[in-house]
Amino acid sequence: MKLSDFNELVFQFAQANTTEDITRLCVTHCTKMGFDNFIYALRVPTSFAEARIITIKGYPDSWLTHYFENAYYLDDPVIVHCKKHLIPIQWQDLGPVSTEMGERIMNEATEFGLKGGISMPVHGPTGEFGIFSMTLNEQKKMQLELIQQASPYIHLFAAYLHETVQRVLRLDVPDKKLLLTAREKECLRWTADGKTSWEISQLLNTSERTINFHLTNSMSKLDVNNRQHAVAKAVLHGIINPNPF
Amino acid sequence: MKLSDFNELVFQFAQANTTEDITRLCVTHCTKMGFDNFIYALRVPTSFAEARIITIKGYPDSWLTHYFENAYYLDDPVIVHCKKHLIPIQWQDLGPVSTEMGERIMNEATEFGLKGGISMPVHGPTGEFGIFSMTLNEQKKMQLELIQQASPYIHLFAAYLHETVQRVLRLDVPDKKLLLTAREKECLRWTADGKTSWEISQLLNTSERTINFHLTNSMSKLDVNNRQHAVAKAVLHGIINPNPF
DNA sequence: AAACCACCTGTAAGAAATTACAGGTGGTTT
DNA sequence: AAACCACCTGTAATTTCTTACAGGTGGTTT
Repeated sequence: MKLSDFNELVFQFAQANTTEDITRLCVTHCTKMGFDNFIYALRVPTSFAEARIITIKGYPDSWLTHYFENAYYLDDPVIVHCKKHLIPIQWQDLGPVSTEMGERIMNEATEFGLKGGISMPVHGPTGEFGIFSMTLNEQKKMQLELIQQASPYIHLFAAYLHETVQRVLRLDVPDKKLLLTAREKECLRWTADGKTSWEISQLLNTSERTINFHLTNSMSKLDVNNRQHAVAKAVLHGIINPNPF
Repeated sequence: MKLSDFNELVFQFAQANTTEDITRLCVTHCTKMGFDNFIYALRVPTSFAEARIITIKGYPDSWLTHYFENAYYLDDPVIVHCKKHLIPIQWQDLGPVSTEMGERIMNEATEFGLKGGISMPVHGPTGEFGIFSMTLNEQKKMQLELIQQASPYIHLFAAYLHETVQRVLRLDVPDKKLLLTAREKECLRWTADGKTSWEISQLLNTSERTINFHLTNSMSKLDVNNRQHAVAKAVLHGIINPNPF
């Protein structure tokens, strides 16, 4: 990839202001790279019980329907890889898939016209998890070379795609209701480390009552009923981070 | 960057088996790109009170000492950017830095011989957070072009660097003591969502006693004393994820 | 057959968290 | 001067969690 192509890519994403703009960019670039279909699926956690799923797609609907109806995402070997890594996986490199179900999923994908592809994981700062995949709908000569070539490219493409999705859907705008004071965050951090109110009071040189006061206020601002939920929500929203930075 | 260069990069990182190997690779590639110094700082959270900091560096010790002694990481505008984004920041683009302290840090960096640079954030699946920076120790002609050229490259370099650090330091090997049963994880996930034992018992169609049993076992396996800590530790270790995948 | 494991259940005492009452200080903004 | 905010403190009733006691079932591995 030439520097001018990269600059062009960055520029094009910077211009996009709607999901339609983004989809159009994906189609163009996928086609240019020689791929037939693509999908970007992004999981934005809102709580531990559920997450918002956002998709940008140019993908066979028949396969997607089949995929979600059968909850294939639970065993998909591509997802297994993406959950653990930062680098793309070429489908042919999945090798002997460890689980029976995983094997079946990849075989069925082939039947639905996905004859090969490459998938790139995207991990955001506060638990956002995305996968960008580009696929081929028939066996081609030079298929492996084509996928190989896409490998460095998909790194860059997925990063700017993700940033653009964040911006366009305003996922990066922090909720004003979630503004905690320094003391409240401090108490929450120690709570997340298993400290009791009394223990935190000793650490912060104040009374147990005051710690309960700050934690009660935190729970009220976070709109939760107990400390477990407060800790989980604060982590998901990036309100508390592991020290030191 | 040519495809052959990319393949060479991947190959070289695949060969690295020690931190010395990794450092050597960084030196080589930085020099080739025209930069004078580099540093990779990785935060691996072990709890919310503290994290393990791993560095791979070819950087002025005088600046690092000064930096950490004054806890500059708390206000560093580069860190502020990297905490929120997936794409690199060219130091000259930091623009009018919002805080007085941030301004001061960047000015002092210049005095210590860091006259420009580019930094790439790395976000791992379970809260690992790294920054890879390459810097110049004097004003050069063509400096901006040099940094521009590094932009696509540093994306790829940082990803493979991070994967290699994970492998070499065995950060990717899950702790055997942290293997929870399906039921234990299910209870933990609902706990993280603020449900009480009684509420979870209704959701899972079992007795409150059983929920307490599973949560007690979870806490014992995670080596923690209460539910807040269990939730936080499970999240940091990727033991529980937001549904659906 | 024995050992093991995931899963399940009950009772009870004590510790911690939750909610509600009521109140005060020092600093900044309007 | 008044309003506001972050921070702080006390008492008390109620709920929830934590720990400890003791026990049973069904399926898989050794």
